[in-house]
Amino acid sequence: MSPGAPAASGRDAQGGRPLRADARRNRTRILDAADAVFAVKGPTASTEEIAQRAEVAIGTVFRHFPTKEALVEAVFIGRLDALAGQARSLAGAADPGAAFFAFLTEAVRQSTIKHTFADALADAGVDLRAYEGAVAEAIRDLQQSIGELLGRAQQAARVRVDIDVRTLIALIAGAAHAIGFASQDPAIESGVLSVTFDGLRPPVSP
Amino acid sequence: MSPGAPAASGRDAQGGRPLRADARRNRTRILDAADAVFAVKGPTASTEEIAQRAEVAIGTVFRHFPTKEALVEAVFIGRLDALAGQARSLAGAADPGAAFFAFLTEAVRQSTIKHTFADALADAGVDLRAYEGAVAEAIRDLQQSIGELLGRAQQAARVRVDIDVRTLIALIAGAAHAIGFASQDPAIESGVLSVTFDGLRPPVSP
DNA sequence: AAATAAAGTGAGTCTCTACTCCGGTTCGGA
DNA sequence: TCCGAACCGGAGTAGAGACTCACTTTATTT
Repeated sequence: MSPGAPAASGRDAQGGRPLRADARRNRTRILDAADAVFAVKGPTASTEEIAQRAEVAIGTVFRHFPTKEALVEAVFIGRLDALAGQARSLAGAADPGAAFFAFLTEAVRQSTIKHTFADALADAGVDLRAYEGAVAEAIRDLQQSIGELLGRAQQAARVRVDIDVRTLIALIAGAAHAIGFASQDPAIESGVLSVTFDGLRPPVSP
Repeated sequence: MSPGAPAASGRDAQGGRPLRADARRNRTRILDAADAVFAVKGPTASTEEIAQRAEVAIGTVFRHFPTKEALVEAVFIGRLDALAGQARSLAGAADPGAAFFAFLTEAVRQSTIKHTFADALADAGVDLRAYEGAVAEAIRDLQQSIGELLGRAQQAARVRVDIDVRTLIALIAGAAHAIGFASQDPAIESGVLSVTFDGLRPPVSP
């Protein structure tokens, strides 16, 4: 299971009774398969392909996720959660500046590999009102955990103070997107990261 | 006709005899419609919708562009050309630094509105070998004209010297993409631009 | 082990969209 | 004005993908 893969909850979306063992297993397989396939082909990949990769019949996919949109959403939430977890694990680091830039590097690199995720991430920076329920909660959580990293780095004077979380998320998404197309070219990757990082540093006082 | 809209050539793709008057007119209408529709809905918008907007039957669309891909490509080239033209018109400016950043602002802003274009642009920064014929030529042309702007700004010590055209194009595409999602939020837009611009400036010598 | 409810299966339906085809229309030159 | 070539129209074809459902299989309970 890849690092960013979403975890199966063990209960269905309605929070009803516990799932049967085979159902829980299949739900995980589907989520993992979807995560992998979406990462490469984007959310337009067919449900059939995901079912095949999960070694499950297509009916099973639709039993767990009533629409394709629901499946995409579930994968989306899984990735947001994973990223928020990473941010949180760096929140207590001794050097706020280093923690901040380490997180950025990792976030961009992961989003680069997971093609779709850059788009998903970009959404997270924006209008929260467009979402509701679980997605909105995941976004709020991510914004909060990244906000903490950012705030600490700003207090330590390692990051300019005139940007907020949403701008930062937009920047991450943008850099990931830019690099995504340039895969196989480390020069472009390091160039984009370098420019973005330098732009985030506080201006040198005259 | 919007600024970035592709121009109709007046001749068909093969460069054969001149088109009949009605054919030339319809070709222009189709390209304009496609440009407008793709800008909003991306290249997955249906050919039918484009035909309707152009007030033309769908058969006419396929007479001019044998596949949908060919239509997308034509619009793509039109936008690359428009952008290259803008770069060229700024190439002789007195202040290379101002010209450079003015171009960036305009390029990002346009790509922001034209949703698809950010992706197209990103492609332009990358592997040229993936394209052939007219597209490759348009890409080369754009790289060349942007390269000139960049080179002059670097010589004037207004832009750091350790980035090349392809990295720059990736940055433009990334910024446009980031901002695209955050439309309606000028704070994010100016923040992203500010960070990117500052990151592009040469480091202050110690 | 039998009963029962839950889950899995996959062929089939429905919708959407790229693309075709040929009869009717329009253009432009003689 | 007249004719042939070029062009246009839009119903129709083919294929892909989301989603359904009647039936079979499996997990869990008693």
